[in-house]
Amino acid sequence: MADLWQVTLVSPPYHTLTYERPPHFPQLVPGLRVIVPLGRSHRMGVVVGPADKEGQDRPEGMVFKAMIWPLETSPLLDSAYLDLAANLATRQMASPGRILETLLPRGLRTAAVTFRVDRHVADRPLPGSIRPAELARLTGADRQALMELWLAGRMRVRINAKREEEERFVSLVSDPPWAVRPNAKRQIRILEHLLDNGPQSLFSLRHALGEWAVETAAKMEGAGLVSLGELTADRLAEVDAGPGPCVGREPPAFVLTDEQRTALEALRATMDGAGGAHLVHGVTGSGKTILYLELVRACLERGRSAMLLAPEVALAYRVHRVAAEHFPGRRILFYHGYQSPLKRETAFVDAAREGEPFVVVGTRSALFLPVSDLGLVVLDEEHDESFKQDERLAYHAKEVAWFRAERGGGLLVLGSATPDVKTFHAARSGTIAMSSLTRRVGESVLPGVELVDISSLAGSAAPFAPATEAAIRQTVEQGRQAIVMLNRRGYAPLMYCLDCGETVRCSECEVGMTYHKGRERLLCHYCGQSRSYPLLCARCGGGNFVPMGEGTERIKEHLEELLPEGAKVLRLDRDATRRQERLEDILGAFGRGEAQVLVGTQMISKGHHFPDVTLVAVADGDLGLSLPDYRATERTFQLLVQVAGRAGRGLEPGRVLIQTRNPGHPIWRDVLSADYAAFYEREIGRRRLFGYPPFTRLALVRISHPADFAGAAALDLLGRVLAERARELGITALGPAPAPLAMLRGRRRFNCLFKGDDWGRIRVLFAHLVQANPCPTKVRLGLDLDPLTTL
DNA sequence: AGCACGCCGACT
DNA sequence: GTCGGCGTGCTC
Repeated sequence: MADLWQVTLVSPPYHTLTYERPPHFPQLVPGLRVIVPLGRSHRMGVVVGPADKEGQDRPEGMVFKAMIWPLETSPLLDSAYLDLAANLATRQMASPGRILETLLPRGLRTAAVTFRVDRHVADRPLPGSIRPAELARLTGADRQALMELWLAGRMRVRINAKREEEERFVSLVSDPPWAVRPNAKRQIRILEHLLDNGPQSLFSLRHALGEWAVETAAKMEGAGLVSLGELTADRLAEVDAGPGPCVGREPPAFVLTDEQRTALEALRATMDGAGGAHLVHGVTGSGKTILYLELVRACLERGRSAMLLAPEVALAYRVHRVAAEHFPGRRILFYHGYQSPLKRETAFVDAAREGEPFVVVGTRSALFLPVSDLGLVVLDEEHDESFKQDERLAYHAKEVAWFRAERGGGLLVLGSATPDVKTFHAARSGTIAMSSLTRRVGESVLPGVELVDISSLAGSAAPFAPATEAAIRQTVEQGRQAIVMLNRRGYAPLMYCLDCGETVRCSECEVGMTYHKGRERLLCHYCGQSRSYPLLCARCGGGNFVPMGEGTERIKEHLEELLPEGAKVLRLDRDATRRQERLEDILGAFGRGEAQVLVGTQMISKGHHFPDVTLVAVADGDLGLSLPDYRATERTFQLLVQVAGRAGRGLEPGRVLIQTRNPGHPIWRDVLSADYAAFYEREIGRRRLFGYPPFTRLALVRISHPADFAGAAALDLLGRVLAERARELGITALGPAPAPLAMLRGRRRFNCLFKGDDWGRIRVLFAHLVQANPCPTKVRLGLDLDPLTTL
């Protein structure tokens, strides 16, 4: 009787297919990765379970192919992990294979491997390295002997040389301008691509730019333009190898405040009970980190692993440092999505193979590490939008963390000074527990916040009111530091032609292009397209452009003129931190007092601790308030309270100035008093009134087609199908209507908004739309559940 | 993802 | 007449 198993293919066609376990194979367990034949080639697949012999809708007498070889001696993934993948697959309406493909690091999902046999043991005439095709041909005693070597750990898996070469990580060596000949088109394309998309593997570079990229990148390494990551000489995917230790020093002494102790008791109680979610609402500087760490300690003492997640790499990095000090000698795994494939692979395997309870510190992608017994997940700054991933696999870290914690009876801690309104509503209505930290630790107090009316500034070139300028100058003269936030990068958001009044627009998106002075380019902030500057006006051919409006680059320039001789200004935004190590450099330099003022976008609002900062100035407090989005007020409130929290964290009290053209707006009362509860009451009332989350489930369907495609008929049809099906399903559906950003990357865009009671019906409605699409090659449909923005 | 089939343009 | 371009289709 054939022993049949279901195997999920982790590359196209992603199907879950039935294969036979050949007699020489070891016993199978779900989660084991195996090589299987498919057509005339081979695939990596994950064994998901035995195929039940009856119930198969297969033609009578169907013959199943046999598996070729296992890729590990004990499974890398456990059944809980397969459940997680299955759950994500249902939510995404995708196959589990496709989900697993995005969760596994590249080296762990390829069938292009070579098996290396330990020759010292192989007394039979076996070759030293064997490819899957040769394994498939082996029979009888040879096959049996080889399987014994495999099971004894005398046969290793190695990724094929060509693939391995492409795993090397390419990163920029220096900021622009670069020393290349202007007509070295390919080199410039690689440099620009790395600048826009960050360090990446040669593999990704080849995919994005073409076959030539590998060769050119290698040449550029020789010229010192890029660096290629280390490639271990004999890099075996030693899937069964154990991890190395991470040793810290003596833990620092600390004393918990009464509030912290009370919160810790409550959290420990949840941990000892059935688990569940718990909101920690603590004002900025109230010592949430130490609370998390003590909670991690409690979790480890109970013999389970813990995860600490921050919204971005720089914050996770800081948490990692503090955690390493707190737990000397304890294994702490640091993980984020911007690591090289090799590092990700190693971390993934380490997490699966770790025997002791351990700690993971990282960003949202760390949630997909195969940690087997997860007792605690902490999402710090839980309101942060970075916890939602929109590209590739769309998910919200909060939902995934909740799924993992719930399945394993673990504790999910959501921490923030300005919680997501939905989270706070859940806490208020008793769905989840809540602890509050209302006071800062130590001597520091919350800063005083003031508004500065700049409505009279309209039309003038000055970005600051006299009061703001004076405050910044005074702070610097007193030897203190100031932070200036403007949530707009670049030099100026518009370039205006003095001769004809035209502004430079992106050809693909029909929006204004932002001038970046340092790069001598105009960039489209929506599609990333760039043009070199100076240029000639497309309409009149003139070359007299004047920059309109401010970005961080221009604010920095302005401040350098304003401040006394010798004062230094640093800039922190996505442009200044394109090269990975730059972010830490800038934060470090400012922390050491090497500059007096730090100018930046919202990046500077996130959790950084600078004791000498006594002034925070917000150049444009209104920015973001007018976005066409039900969360605009919430986002603005959170951002302003968070950035205000950067002031006065040392002994000196802090002061916060917010410039606004609209001092009468109701949001200011709550921001000035940093009164989250008051803000929440107003906001939740508004959402109840207009039927927004958390009182309804909101989804956005994005429809787009190429600008040169006549899509009116298709949209009309989709609109009719939508109206009809929505009525049947009890969903309120609006649209399709032109999106606020009506054109992006050369595509016309339309939005439909769904409001319903459960996600299931919303997915069904979307499925109907997809089915009704009359031209799937031209008209694209995308579903965004609980969208962050409707642009 | 691979690998084959199939149908058009430029070569020994 | 064949070689080879890559569009399309299938894989237990």
